[in-house]
Amino acid sequence: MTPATIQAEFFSKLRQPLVCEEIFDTLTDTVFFVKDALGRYVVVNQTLADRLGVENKDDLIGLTVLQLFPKSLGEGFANEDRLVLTKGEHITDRLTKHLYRNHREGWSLLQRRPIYSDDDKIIGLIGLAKDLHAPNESGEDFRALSEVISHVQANFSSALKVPELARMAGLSSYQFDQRIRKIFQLSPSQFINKTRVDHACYLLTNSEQSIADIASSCGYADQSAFTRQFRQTTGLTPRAYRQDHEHHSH
DNA sequence: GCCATAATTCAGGTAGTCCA
DNA sequence: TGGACTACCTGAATTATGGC
Repeated sequence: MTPATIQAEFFSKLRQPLVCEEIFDTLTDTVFFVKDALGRYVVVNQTLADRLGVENKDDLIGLTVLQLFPKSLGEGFANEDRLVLTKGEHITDRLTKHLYRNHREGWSLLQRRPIYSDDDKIIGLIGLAKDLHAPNESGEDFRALSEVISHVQANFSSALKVPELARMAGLSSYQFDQRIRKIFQLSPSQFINKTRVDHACYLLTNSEQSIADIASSCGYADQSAFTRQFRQTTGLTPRAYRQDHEHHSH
């Protein structure tokens, strides 16, 4: 029995569509949402309703971020939604301002993924935002860090030095290390590696590029360094990972 | 809590092997 | 023959520790 048939058998028994937001209602530090192709909420958890000062979460269904959030936040969220809905981009670990309780702004770690129909069209997106707690009241550390994290996520294909990133954030190496660990539970170099491996996984399953080409485009000096790192992180060599995902998708 | 420094661990590069 | 993988050496990054 393949994983696909196990899934198909399970879903065929459901009395109603699988609803995840109820379990996410219990996470008071995490906002969960599903949106349609126009960026309108179709599923939200109670945490998002609480943040927006809305008693019933169903009142959010059909609305967009531009209608619900202050302009300073809503426009940024709408731009990110567009990237996912029009280009199928994956947004991973984006450090960004979000709305906490009582309309207070705080920092969160955002994830977004496109949702596809049977005929491979993007019909919506699924996402969540997990609260972070600022090491100082003003959140200045996160503001500087968010720029450095964006820099890493945009430049992981080139050489990145941890001391240089710490300087960019205006922090000592020690402070930078502690902040990154607080957010990601990873060291700075582990975070850089995770960013690279995430992108490599995407290219292995969504492109025909050779292992060597993927190694190069993910910032590894050569294919051997990539293979070693990839195997250490995922437990599989790049080719085995690609073959494994080909089997599961067929 | 932060920094400096020494010890330790880890990652990258080179060179080589294996295999289709 | 070219792509994928591995062993080994070296330098970089991380961790531990002591002092402020």
